[in-house]
Amino acid sequence: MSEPKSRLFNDQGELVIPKAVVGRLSLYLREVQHLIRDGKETTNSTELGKLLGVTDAQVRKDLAHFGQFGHPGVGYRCQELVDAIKNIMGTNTTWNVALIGIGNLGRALLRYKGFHEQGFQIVAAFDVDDDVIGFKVEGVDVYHIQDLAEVVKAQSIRLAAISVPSHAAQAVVDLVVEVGIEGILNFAPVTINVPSQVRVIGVDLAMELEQLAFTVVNRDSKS
Amino acid sequence: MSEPKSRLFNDQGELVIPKAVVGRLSLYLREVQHLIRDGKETTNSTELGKLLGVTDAQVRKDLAHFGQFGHPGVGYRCQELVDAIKNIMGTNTTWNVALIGIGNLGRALLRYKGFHEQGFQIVAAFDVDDDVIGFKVEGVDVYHIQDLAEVVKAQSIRLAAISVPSHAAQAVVDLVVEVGIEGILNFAPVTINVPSQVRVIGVDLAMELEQLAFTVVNRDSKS
DNA sequence: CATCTCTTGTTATTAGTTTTACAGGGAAAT
DNA sequence: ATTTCCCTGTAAAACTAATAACAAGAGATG
Repeated sequence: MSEPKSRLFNDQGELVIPKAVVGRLSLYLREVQHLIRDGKETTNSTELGKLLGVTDAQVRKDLAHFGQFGHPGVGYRCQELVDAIKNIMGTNTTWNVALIGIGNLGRALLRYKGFHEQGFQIVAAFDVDDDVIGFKVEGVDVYHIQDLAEVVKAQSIRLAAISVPSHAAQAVVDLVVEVGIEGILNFAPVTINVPSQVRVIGVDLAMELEQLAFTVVNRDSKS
Repeated sequence: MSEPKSRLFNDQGELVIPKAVVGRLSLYLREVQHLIRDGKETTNSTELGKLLGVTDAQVRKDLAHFGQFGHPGVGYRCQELVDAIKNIMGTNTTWNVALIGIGNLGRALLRYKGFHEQGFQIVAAFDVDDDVIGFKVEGVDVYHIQDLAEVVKAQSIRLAAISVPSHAAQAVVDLVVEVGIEGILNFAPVTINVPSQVRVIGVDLAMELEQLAFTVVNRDSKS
């Protein structure tokens, strides 16, 4: 009388999807959405593999982690795949996002249309500069950061993107954590400290260029 | 009469630094630079480990990949470490970078000061919009993209950051490759195709948010 | 100078990831 | 209905990375 076997949960009821797979999930989603836009109804592991630059076996193994919806002899139905991945990623429903820091990058993020298409909506922006507070930027209200708690609650905001100067980052993060934000996308090029229940992803643009420089300098390396 | 053993090169004379290590190298660099700014002269694997969120053993193993400059009983001298990492990364000298696409994000990138501090300088910008061509944005000349070859050559540009709309990305990439650019930082949320000798790093901001959403939704997962 | 403490570099072990190989399900064709 | 072909899911093998454990180097201390 054992439980039905699941690829998704282990004995402790914890979701078990390898880190490496999660990183590729978004990539699969993006490519399959493009395929749909191009009018394709089904795809297969070989095609997806070529698009992502991984082997076909890798694709099958990755996708098998969250159920069996491949169709032998046919492949994967694109829409089915998109729905499944969105479910796993949690983007089958829209996330409200707060943006903190209306500098160059902050403004660019507000104007960026790509977020909405993937299920994210910047619903409020925050700063400490009186020149922007009270105005709308790209249709989004800009509040003083002291109003964060109130707005976050009223709008059910769970994620925050932080684009403030490095020296202000940790203080802002502390505030953001205090008001109950669950995930932070940090654009400041510093490591920030958060309690363990809060998730952080850092995007450091200079670091990306550095990685690029490395791969160029060591072009024929095995790394 | 065998060659002296090297941690850097294998039998074929290829540089062997594991992918995973390269990804952390930039992180080490960033943290050690912060330590120097805070007036510290030496650090050690335990301290670095805490700053990066990895074990001390991991730090030692990573750094050991590119020589032996740790000092037993003392640790690592910060400046020595920074110089060594910059050498490996290729950022001991400044890289000239071209920016293609002067939209929201492009402008934000032009204004971003962090690149220069890490050894990157955007020396020329390109677009197809007559409203910006011929002007300077943030002190950087904006050229028509048809002048790319000429400017790239004149300014010894080896890297390009691409912040054009998705639908234009591949065409721009083809052009950029044709004029001999060696590395591309792609901000368009599409996979681009390049010949094998050209290196690409993609930055997809919606995808980063997606990854964040996943970690929030599956907060207590093992992945 | 011997000893103690700190901290590295490295080896051995364990864990995680990718690749390879193939059995079998399902559609299409004859 | 049988055969053929395609394509998945998965087990096993190969590879890569992370962790743990420790011998030995270097400064500090008495």
